[in-house]
Amino acid sequence: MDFIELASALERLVRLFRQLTTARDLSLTAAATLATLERDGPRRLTELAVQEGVTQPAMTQLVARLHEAGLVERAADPADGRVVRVGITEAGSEALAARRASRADRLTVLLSRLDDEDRAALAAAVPAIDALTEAVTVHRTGAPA
Amino acid sequence: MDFIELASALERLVRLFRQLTTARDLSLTAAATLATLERDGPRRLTELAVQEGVTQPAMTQLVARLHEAGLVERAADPADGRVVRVGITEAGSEALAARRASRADRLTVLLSRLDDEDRAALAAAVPAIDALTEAVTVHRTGAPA
DNA sequence: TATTGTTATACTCTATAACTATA
DNA sequence: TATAGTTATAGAGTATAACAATA
Repeated sequence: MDFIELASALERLVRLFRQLTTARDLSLTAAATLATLERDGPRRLTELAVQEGVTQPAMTQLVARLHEAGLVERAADPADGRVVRVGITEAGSEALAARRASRADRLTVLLSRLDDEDRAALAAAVPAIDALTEAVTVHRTGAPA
Repeated sequence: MDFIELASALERLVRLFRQLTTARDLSLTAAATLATLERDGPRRLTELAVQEGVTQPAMTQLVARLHEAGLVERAADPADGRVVRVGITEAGSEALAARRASRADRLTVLLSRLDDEDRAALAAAVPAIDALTEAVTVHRTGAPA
């Protein structure tokens, strides 16, 4: 397989996707963090930083912004006074759902310009993309997501 | 097709790809701009801004940074004194090649963790990804890239 | 007047380093 | 001492608004 070809194709895809983002959207990391919290439940701040691949100060600040916006809640850990446990709120789940729907809409517009064969090829690649991103998460965190 | 599934798979891919980027790397827009200049030859600053989907001031500043780094050259247009024509330099092409190779390397490591079926599915999706990004570019610029 | 590009300014997101609080 | 998290500070990259130069 020509990895340079695949790498540039993926890179173009990433740029396209990034341009789907509008100014009011949640940032990529913000959305990914909310998605993690929704899928896996409350997590410590440090765990989130590792999971999302940002530094601890960056996660502190992201969580502060999300908290300010009412999308997450922060709770003390009764067993360890240093620990902050972060959980998604109802409003956070709603924001995530709205973002997903809106991005799916925009993606639908793009996909409508493709022929059936191309659409089928993209759909067929979804499990592989999942496996790829899963492989990285496992590698980084040392445990399945 | 389930567009929300595809949209989230692409979103995870975007985050994965962003994390492939190291601090010294060219930014995504910088790399895309250099790739455009290499593929299509010198272009006006405004054309580049439209092509890459950023504002004109953002492109002015990006080109300034790239120029500072010796990766592009700026030339006046003899026919129109307002116009700046931007071209890639030898050093720019080399930087682009190095980045491609390094990202392909990192991608190769990730792909090595997948099974043959997943790798084949990704390879099969490359033409569809090309078509998708092409469709967007054509739509935005009003002409084939 | 319209177009091309720049400058001024501000905001988001990120990083590293220094710090506080708890274990 | 080590760990969890915060605060301080700086830099990249983006946007909008106001501007200068040329057509």
